[in-house]
Amino acid sequence: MPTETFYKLAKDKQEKIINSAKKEFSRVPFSETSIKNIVEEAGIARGSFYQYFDTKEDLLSYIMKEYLEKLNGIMEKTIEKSNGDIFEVFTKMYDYTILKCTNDEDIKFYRLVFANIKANSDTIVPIMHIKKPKEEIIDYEKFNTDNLNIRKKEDIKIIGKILALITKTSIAEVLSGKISKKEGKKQYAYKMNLLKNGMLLNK
Amino acid sequence: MPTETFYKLAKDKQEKIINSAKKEFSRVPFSETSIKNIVEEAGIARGSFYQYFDTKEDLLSYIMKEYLEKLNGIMEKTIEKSNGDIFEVFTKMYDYTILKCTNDEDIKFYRLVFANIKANSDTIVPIMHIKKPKEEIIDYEKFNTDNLNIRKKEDIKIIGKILALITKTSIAEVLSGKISKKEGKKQYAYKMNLLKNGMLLNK
DNA sequence: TTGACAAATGACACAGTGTCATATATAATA
DNA sequence: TATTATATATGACACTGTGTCATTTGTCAA
Repeated sequence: MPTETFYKLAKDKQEKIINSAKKEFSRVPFSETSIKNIVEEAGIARGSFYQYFDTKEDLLSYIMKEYLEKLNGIMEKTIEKSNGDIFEVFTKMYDYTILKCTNDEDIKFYRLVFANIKANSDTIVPIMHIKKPKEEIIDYEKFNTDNLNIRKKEDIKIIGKILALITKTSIAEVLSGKISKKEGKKQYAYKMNLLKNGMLLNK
Repeated sequence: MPTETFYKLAKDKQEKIINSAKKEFSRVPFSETSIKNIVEEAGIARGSFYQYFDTKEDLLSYIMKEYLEKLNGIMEKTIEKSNGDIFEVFTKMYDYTILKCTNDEDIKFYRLVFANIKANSDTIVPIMHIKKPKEEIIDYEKFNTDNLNIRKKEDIKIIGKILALITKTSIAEVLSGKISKKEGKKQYAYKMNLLKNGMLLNK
């Protein structure tokens, strides 16, 4: 997270930095981005950057904060409305993210963020580089397990991880431009059907 | 792939380089590894490296080649034996990889390779950084689709991608040491059951 | 033994990193 | 207002790493 100092900065200076960072993060995969480019674009001294953020990861997770909070809100609301239907929750997250990315800039940015997702990151959180102890963004207690094929309570986590994984990759497919939003939505619905009812026929 | 020159090298020199590379790739995530360390460890000049390999990715994929060919062989054999059962194929790949990693060195190496898997890489191939047009390692034509819940022929690819994803992450979980081999196998079997029969009860 | 080709080398010019002593604001105090 | 204290900004510095290329070294055939 940013330092005190960053928050005390004039709003337009903050924005300048954030916008330069977004531009850089939209350019190439995260590992190829550089702080050098960000500070040059923002017109601040190299030393200043380190006065505001510890690392590049720090900056990215600050930029992602709003989106993640939004996702969290959606999750809570959907759990309530759907009586804890885990499939509904992930579908809503999928829809929101795709809907959110309308303009080119958003698409470029989120495409690269999602492209970098590590397959084994636990949550829907698309910030995979962060090495800090990851806060479990998903509270599995809240899901309804009555009609789920689980052996023990813990199994809901396994189901959640699978859903998160499929949801993230499905989003990435659309943002990468490999398939259209429409086709993506169709495929995602089919995948959810597969997961709900199984890949095998005739039970 | 390596250059002609590399193949012409004396076997022990080749091995020296490969072993140094393995050591480096076992040390830290791929993005943090350096050619510098590899050449120093191998005792060759910096310039020589570039005479043998184009990039670090090149070197890694050369090292992975044998493993991938093995996987491919397993796939073909299992398709034949199981009459094209896609679940059998991935289960065998899972088993082989886990079994293969017995000594500490293998675990360290494959742990980091699998840790770097991008969630959206298509194949089981754990080399995700490679930007070359990826050869479809999996030939979906060969799977039996008779008893699968698919709408059209293309859907087998979707099923394959899901299975590949789950298999890769399951392997990564075990290699990372988060769970034991035994527990991992149990969870993997449960996941396959979920995928085959669905996450929902009472159909 | 010479010449021709292949292979090996490391210095070089770059690009990027994080730090730190110093300079410059800003605010607080007398 | 002048002075002091404190917070912020700066860029030079020492590093680490990259890929290239002119030059050197090795090998083998004529």
